[in-house]
Amino acid sequence: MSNQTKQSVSNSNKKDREPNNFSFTITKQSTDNQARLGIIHTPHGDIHTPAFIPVATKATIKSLTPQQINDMGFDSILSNTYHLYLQPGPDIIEKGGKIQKFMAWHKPMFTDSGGFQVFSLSGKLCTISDTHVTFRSHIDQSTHVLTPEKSMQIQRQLGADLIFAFDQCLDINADYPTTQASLKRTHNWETRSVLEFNKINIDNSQALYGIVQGGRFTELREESAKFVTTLNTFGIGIGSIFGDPKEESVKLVTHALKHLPEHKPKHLLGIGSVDDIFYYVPLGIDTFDCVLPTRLARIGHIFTRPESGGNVENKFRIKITNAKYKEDQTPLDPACTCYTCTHFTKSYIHHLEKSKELLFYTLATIHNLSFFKRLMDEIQQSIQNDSFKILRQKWIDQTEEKIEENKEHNSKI
RNA sequence: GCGGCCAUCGUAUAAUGGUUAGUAUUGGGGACUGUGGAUCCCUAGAUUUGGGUUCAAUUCCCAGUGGCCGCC
Repeated sequence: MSNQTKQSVSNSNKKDREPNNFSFTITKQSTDNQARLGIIHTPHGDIHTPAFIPVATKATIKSLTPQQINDMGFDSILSNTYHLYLQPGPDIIEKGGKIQKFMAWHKPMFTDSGGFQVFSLSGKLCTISDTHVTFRSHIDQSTHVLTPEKSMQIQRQLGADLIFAFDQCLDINADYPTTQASLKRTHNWETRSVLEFNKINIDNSQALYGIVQGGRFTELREESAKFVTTLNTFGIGIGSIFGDPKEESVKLVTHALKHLPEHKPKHLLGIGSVDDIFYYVPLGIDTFDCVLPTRLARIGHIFTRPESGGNVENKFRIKITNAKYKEDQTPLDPACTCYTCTHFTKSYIHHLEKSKELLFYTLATIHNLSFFKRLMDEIQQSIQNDSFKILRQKWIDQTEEKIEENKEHNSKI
């Protein structure tokens, strides 16, 4: 496959209907695993992969300005169809010049289709049929109907560059019959998504990702991967993967990727943690979106690098609210070069959190996102230098060995 | 000075002549993966002091101390 580098999607299959405005170039393919460097070209600029895509659910990275996100070096962010549909409504955003102009973020953007929110609301505010989803707004209890066509139309109005087909996210623990039925429905929804998308994307201003589902069953993941491939979407997402159990999740993603075309950009929805990224990049995942760094920042979880004590066991993070940091005069992470770490102490940020000062959310979010950006930069660098295994060793394997050593040590005591 | 009312975890409040004094918040920890500044879990923490009645008092009685209100 390494001889297929530099190949772009638009040249790979004449039947593909991807807009000319979009292409994916693989600039470097690792030889000892499936990790690759790539560039997703969009009308709003390029996304260098593997990339972490911060989540801006309601057209904002909570507590940050777009300028701050840009300064950290992020190429792209992801917003959400369901939330923006309910508030402020797609008409408002369309009239505001579409989402990038509306929120003053002028680089590439993704929008999620709303499928995950259906999953989140399932059973409470939402009922699912084969043709549509009926749900009640969590904001004002008003009733709404969402269909694949509607999701495409809303995402069209929002105007993000890269959009997702409408799918059904499923509990990873669902049994086989449930998963099979859900998968059939998702595939139907995705077919309808593609038909509608091709109809309304007349100016090729957007590109579509299909989504592989299939729950925890490898044969269904395979079936889904093969089906989604036939949809000829620009990119492909893998959904309903959760952080744990890790081994099973990795197995499912591996299995899905095995049956997907290598030259398309692959997005792993909703993942991940630090170790997740080290698991999935070498399998060939190009982009990740995850709320962890931003959400955890707001409740005081601060990511820390290996040289500052971060490891698999402590999930690469400290909790700044812990009393032991009350008078700690050192930065959140001494090895970090972000704005927060070069200007403030743990003691100060501990104080900001305890007193619920707004600046706390900003500083913690800047640090956590900077942490993930630098992590992805180092991963890209390592792929370029054929040193990914060494980097992974530093972050993951080494600490796993240390955990084993500690276990042995403790058992001897 | 006189009279009345009050006193329970750090704070705000329940309850009771009897076995483990409840709740909220705060404190100390933990969880969070297509968002959740939310929420959830664990944990710590109190009957103002001295007498009396009683088998048994945080509860009833008396006094002290402290607080609030009213009157002079």
